[in-house]
Parts: sequence; structure tokens; C-alpha cells
Amino acid sequence: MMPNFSVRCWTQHMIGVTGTLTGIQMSNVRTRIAPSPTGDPHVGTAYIALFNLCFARQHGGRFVLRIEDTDQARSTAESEQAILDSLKWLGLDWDEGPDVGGDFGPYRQSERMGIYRQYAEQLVKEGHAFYCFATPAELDQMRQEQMARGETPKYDGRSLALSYDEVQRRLENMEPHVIRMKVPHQGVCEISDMLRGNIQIDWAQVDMQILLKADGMPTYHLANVVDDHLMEITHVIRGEEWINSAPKHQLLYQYFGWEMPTLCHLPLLRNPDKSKLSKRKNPTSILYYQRMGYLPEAMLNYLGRMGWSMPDEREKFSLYDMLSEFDINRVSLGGPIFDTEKLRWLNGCWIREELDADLFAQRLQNWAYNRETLMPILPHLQQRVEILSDVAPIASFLVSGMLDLSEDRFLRESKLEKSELLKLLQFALWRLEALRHWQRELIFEEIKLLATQLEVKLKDFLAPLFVAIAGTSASISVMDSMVFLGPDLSRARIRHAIEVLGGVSKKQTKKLEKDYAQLGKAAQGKDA
RNA sequence: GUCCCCUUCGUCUAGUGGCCUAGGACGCUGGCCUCUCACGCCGGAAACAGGGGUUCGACUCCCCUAGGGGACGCCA
Repeated sequence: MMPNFSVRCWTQHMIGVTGTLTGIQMSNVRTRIAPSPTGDPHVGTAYIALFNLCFARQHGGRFVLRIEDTDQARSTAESEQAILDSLKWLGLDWDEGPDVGGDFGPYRQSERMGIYRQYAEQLVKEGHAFYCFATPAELDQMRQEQMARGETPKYDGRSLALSYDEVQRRLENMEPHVIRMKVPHQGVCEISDMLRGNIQIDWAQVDMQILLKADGMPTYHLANVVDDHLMEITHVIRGEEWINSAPKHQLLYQYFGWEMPTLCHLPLLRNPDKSKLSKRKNPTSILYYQRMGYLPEAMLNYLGRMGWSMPDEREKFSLYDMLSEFDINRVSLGGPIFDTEKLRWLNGCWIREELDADLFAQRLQNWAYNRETLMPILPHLQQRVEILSDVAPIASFLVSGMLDLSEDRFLRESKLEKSELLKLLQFALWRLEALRHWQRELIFEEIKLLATQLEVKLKDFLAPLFVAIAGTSASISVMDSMVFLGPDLSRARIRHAIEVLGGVSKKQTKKLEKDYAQLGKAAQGKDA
């Protein structure tokens, strides 16, 4: 993680300022960001965090970071660390969280395991929830049948029919089970949103949500309600993808007899095609933007322009500026497209206007132009230069963003046909997207395996990869280059290469996916 | 498919019933500055999704239609 001193400085300063303010105008406003550590730090998380932070501070309240790691299969410590680091890099600071502690801890749901079951069982005792013994496969079949009949897939209440004795017997037998909440069969649920007013949803649309999973972990729905209550969260500001779950949450608050926080659903960040921002179509990892050389101030500034504007409409503003002018009513509800072109322009403004030559030099050093970063790659360069000035031309791709590629270049450097190249690059991309640990040996193994599976000589397989990553096959080791560039930039370059070659249509993707799945099977067959 | 949310230039947005001949910004484009480029400055093209109401008056309020998005998991 690259430290950023100037940002840290003024954020510290801000804490000082708000700290004094709270003394005068005490407020009990508490907001939270609750990321799930299951992948790369997402710009959407930062966006929601920013608005939660602004809202809390503006009211002299507190902003909490809580880790929602109830998905045991997918949550990782590395992901959690990356999320924390990324948010800090951006200059976002929380008053309570797993790293800084607080009076309402622990702030990691896996460490709060003990508390959820009792709440779920309390609901069972009070008749608001029930044990369910249906297996995932059974439910899958149920949903398929419902879909076939043209119905909305929904839990049919099968375990509700079980007698008390039957349930007890099965529990004593230690049969795998979950706890589900009961939901009214009819009527309308009215939820209130700070920005959208009242929203009405038929109870018939609401599923009997699982509260406690078979592994004893709570689902988001239970954990989020219990923790928001125990952590005294007053305002839940989250993405609009949660609107349809709000009735469940409201019902849980009612069952428990707790006061419900005020809800506020922000519009979702979008891809250029208007769909929800996704890494398939747009870089979504904060690490990507960091590696590309965006300034954290500019990133945060841009996220603040998503669905929000300053009263005087100024484009460039710091977190401090935003904090002092923040008004959540200025949020506009249309889903904003994350436009990297405008972000780029804004970043340029920050570089030109906020940095003198000295600070600019510091940023460059912190970013990549430093001994520690360059060291691993220097031996490779040393082999192929004769004079020192040979270094810059052959190493420039290592400190560049997207390369200026052409279809022609790929065809010249490879003997494969265009469709073959596309397939090869797409498969390589999928393999590398699935790779959890970005290490030289692991990358190499994936590539080698893929070449074998496709029955392409490694040399031929590597050629287009060289062009995608380095712009030419006359370059240093493509594996080492990818390690140096990191996963986000490497994957982005391969995606870019695919685009340059004309891209892959939806139809083609389907076919490729099928072929790709076959590869896996063939490999498994060989192994066995 | 069902339900929910949303809808101002290509994009981000201003607009909370008269100030709108709809403003700003990115991008595009013409020019100026200038050893080139970039920056900067000046100018241009570019939008209220459509239809009904309400009102003396609708970008603004209501309804319908259309379009877009989201949700429908033992993921969050």
C-alpha cells in the first residue's frame, strides 16, 4: 500500500475539527459501512462509505466500519486488509472498526458468532421464525419447478408443516437445519426512505428468509439488523439494491421490538451500458485505480460527484469541502455512470493545481518510481541494455496505463488467427481472474496448463500475452511483468487486448464459456 | 416472468411551480495564446422520454405508457 502523507494530514486535521464540534453539538447519529471481505476493494464500497462518513460527520455523529464476514467460504483476511487499506488510502476514516476498536465491538461479525443464534432462537420461541430442514438441492428443485410454472421462486413453507415433536426429534438427531423468519401472507409493507419517501411492497413478494445458516452463521439480513441495533446505528445509508430486502429488515425490527434506523438508499454506480458497475465491464477495484496512478483525493472527489453536487456546482473539492457543505438531500436518484474519462480530467486538475514540483515528485516516488518497487525488475532490464538510456524505452510499459495496441500488431507477432487469439486471451483472462494469489509460479502454472489443454505450444501461447501485457513480444519475461504490474492492471490489459481484437460478443462468450468448461473437465479426467 | 426503484445534452449534473430563450462540467468541435504539444482563455453543436391531467402558469405536482436499472440465494 502506498502511503499518502498529505491526505493523511488533512484527514487528521478534520478529526480534530469535528472532535471539537461534537463537544458543542452532541449528536447520536451513527452510520456505518459494512463491507464483505470476499474480493477486491470495490469503488462502490468507497462511494457508499463516503456518503455515510459525510452524513455522520455533518451531524457531529460517528462513522463505524463493520466487517460482514459471515460467508465463511468466501471471506478472506487478505481481502479485509485490502479493503481497510484502500479506504484509508482514499482518506476515509472511521471512528470505530476492527482496527481501531470502539465501545460496540467486536466489529467483525465472525467474532460476534455467539450472539446471533440466541436472537434467531428467540424468534423461534416467540413464533416469528422456524426450523427448516430442506436441503439446498431440494430447494433448488423447488425453485426450478416454480419457475417452470411461471411463478416467482419462493420458499413454499414446507418445514412449517412439521409438528413440534418432529422438529425436536430432528434437532436431537443433529440434522442439518436453518432458521427461517415467518412473513405475513398478505397485506402491504410500507417502508420509509429518506430520499424516496414511502415505498410499498406486497408481503406476498417477500420470501421467508433464512436467518441462520446451516453452519450456524447468520445471513446478512439477521446479522445486519442485530448489529445495527446493538451498535446503535441510527441511519442506514446503502445501495438501492437493498430496497427489496427492506421489508424483511423492518419486520425483524418489529419482531424484536427495536427501533428501526432511518433508511436511505443511494443510487448504484453504473457501467457505461447503464448496468450495475461490474468488473467484467469496467475496472472496479480501488487497487486498479491506485496502480493506474490516480490520486486518492481525485478519486474521492469524483465519487463525491456521483449522484451529488456542491451547492455552488464546483467540480473540484476536497473531502473537507464536501464535509462542510454536505446535505444528503442534494443526492440525485438517477444511477450515475462511472465515467473514467471525467475522472481522468479531474485527476489532472488535482495534479496541476494542488501539487508543486516537489509534491509531484513525492507522489511519483510513492507510486512506482522508487527503489523498492523497481528492484525486482531491474535484473531483467540489465540483461538487455547496453547503455543506460536503453532502459526507458524497454521498461516504459511497466509504468504505463493502457497500451496503445492494434489488431495488426497481434497478427504480426503471432501465427495464430484472430479468433484463436481471442479465445486464447479470453481463457487466459478467466484463469487469471480466478487466481487468488498473484505469484509468479502460480501464474506460470495456470498459463502452462492452459497451453497444454488447448494443445498450443507455450511459445505460441505466450506471444499474444506478450503483446497484451508489454505491447511486443520483444520484452522481458511476461510472467515477471505481470507480477510487477499486479493483478488489476494485468487483467485490465488483457481485457483491453480483447477489445482491440474486436471484442467478444454475448453469443461468442456463451460458446467460449462452454468450451472453457469442457477444458476443466478434460483436465480433471486426466488428473484422475 | 413477478415486484420495486429511476428518467434534464453522449456522460456527470443545476433546477424544489413563474428568475428557463433550461445553467455549469467532461467529452466533441471552432478560435486565441504559443517554437510544437499540453495547459489556459474565448466561442459552438448538444437535453427536460412520450401522452394525459392539476394550475393563470409546469423541467418542477399527479396518472398512464415507454425505456433503463435492481431484486427474486444456506452471497452480501
